[in-house]
Amino acid sequence: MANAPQNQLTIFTGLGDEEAARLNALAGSRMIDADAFLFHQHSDAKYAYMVESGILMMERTSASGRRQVMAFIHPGNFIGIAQNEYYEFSVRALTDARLKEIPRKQFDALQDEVPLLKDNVRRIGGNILAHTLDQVFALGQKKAHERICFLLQQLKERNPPGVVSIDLVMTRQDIADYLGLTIETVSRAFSKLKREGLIDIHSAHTVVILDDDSVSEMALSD
Amino acid sequence: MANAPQNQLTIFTGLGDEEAARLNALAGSRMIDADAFLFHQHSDAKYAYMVESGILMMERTSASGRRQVMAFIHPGNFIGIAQNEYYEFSVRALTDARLKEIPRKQFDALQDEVPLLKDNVRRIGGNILAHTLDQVFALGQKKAHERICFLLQQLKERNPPGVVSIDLVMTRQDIADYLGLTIETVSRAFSKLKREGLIDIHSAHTVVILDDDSVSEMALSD
DNA sequence: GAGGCAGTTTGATATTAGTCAAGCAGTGGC
DNA sequence: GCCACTGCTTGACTAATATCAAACTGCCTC
Repeated sequence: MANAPQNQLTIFTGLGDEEAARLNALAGSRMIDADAFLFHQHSDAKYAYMVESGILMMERTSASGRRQVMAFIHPGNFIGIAQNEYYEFSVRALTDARLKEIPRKQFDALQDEVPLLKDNVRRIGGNILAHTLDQVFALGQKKAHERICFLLQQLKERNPPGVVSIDLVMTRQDIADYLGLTIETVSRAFSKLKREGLIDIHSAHTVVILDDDSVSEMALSD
Repeated sequence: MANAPQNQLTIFTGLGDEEAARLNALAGSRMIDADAFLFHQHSDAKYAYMVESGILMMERTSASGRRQVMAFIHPGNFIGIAQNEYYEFSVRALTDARLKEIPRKQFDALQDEVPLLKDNVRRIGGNILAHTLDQVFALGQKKAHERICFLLQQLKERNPPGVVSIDLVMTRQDIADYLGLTIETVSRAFSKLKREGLIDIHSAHTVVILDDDSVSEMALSD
C-alpha cells in the first residue's frame, strides 16, 4: 500500500519527541475493510483520523438518493479535523485501510498546550478548504474531459515525482459522483483524452499521462 | 445596511471584556467602495476580515478567464480566516462596505493566549468548510432550478426569521458564476420557479418565496 | 419625458451531458 | 477452459444547458 509523500504536512510535523509521544498516546489504531463505512454523515464527530494505509472516500448522500463524492483520501491525509460537532459526510473505505484514531476532545486539549500542533491542524484545515475550493471551480466551470484531467492531476500528485502511471482504485461510478457526471460521460471523456493522445488507458484502472502539460493545463483553476 | 443575525458565531463570541478589548486593539477599520477588490487571489494573506456592513463576494478567475464565485459574504461573516499563506480567491465588494481588518500574525499569537478565541476561529473555519461542501453538492448534483433554490435558501437564512422577501444584491452574472450556470439559464430558472408558483419576482432584484417548503426541499443536500 | 444604456428576459438553435440499451472485457467459480 | 457476473465502453436517442440574437425594462441623464 502506498505511503504518504515525504514532504507532506501532518499533525506531527515539527513536533519534538516528547510532544509526538503525547500525541501518539492519544491515538488508537483502527482497521477497516474495503467497502465498509468509517462513519456516517450526521453522526457525532468524536474522532479525527489519519490514514496510514489504504484509500477511502468522503461522500454525501441526499434524501433524494443523489451522492456527491467530496474527496478521495490517501495515506497521510486527515479526516474529521475541520468539522464542528457532526460529520457532514460519510467516509467509506475503497480498500482495506489502517488509520490512527484520535479522540477529538483530548486532541483539542493537547492543541491548547502545544501551539505547533494547533498550527499544524490549522494548516491542514487550510489545505482541505483549498482542495474543496478547487473542486467547486472544477464542478462549476469545467467540461467533462477537463474534470477528468483535474482528477488525474490530483492523483498524479500522490505519486512519487516523475511517475506518470495512475492507479484508479475507485470505480467509474465513484469518479462520476466526484466530478458531477455520469459513468457513461466519464467513460467517453477518458476515451476522448486517449483518442487525442493525452493519456493512455492500460486498463480501466491504470491510466498513463502522455502529455502532462496539456493535462495540467486543463486541470488548472487559477 | 443589514446587520448580522444576533445568534451568529463571531470571533468575539463568549470572550470576556478584557479579551475582547485586546482583540479590538489589533483590529483596524477598512472601508471599501462597491466594485473594488479587497484583495486579489495569490496575494499574501496578511489580514483576516470581519464584515461590519455591506456585501461582498469571494471569487476565483482562471487563466482562461472563467470565473467561479465561491461565496457571497454578509455582515458578521469572516474572510481569510481559514487560509494558509496566500489567499486562494479574490474578494470584491458588491456594495460599499465596512470591515474590521485584523493582522493575522498578531491574531494568531493572541489565539495562543486565548483558547476560546482559537475555538471560535476553528468553528468559523468549520462553518466555512460546511458551506463549501454544500456548494460542491449543489454544483455536482443539482439542476439549474434547484441551484437557484439553494441560493435563495442561503440568502433567506440571512434574513430575520419569517421574512421571505429576498434582496438579490448581486447581478444575474454573479449568480450564474456562483451556481456554475449562464445568465440565461439563471433567468429561465427564475421564470420557471415563478411559473410554478414557488416564488414571486417583484423586480429582478427582489424575490419573494411563496412555497417555502418546496424551495427548502429543493435546496437540501443531505 | 425622450433617449440611451446596462442588465434582464425570451426565443431559436447548437452543444453537451444524460438516459436507455446493447455489447465487451476482465475476474472468479467450478 | 467455460460460464456467469460485474463493471466498463459504445451507440442511438433525449433532455438540459449553452450560445447567439433580439426584445424588453428600469433607471439615469439631459
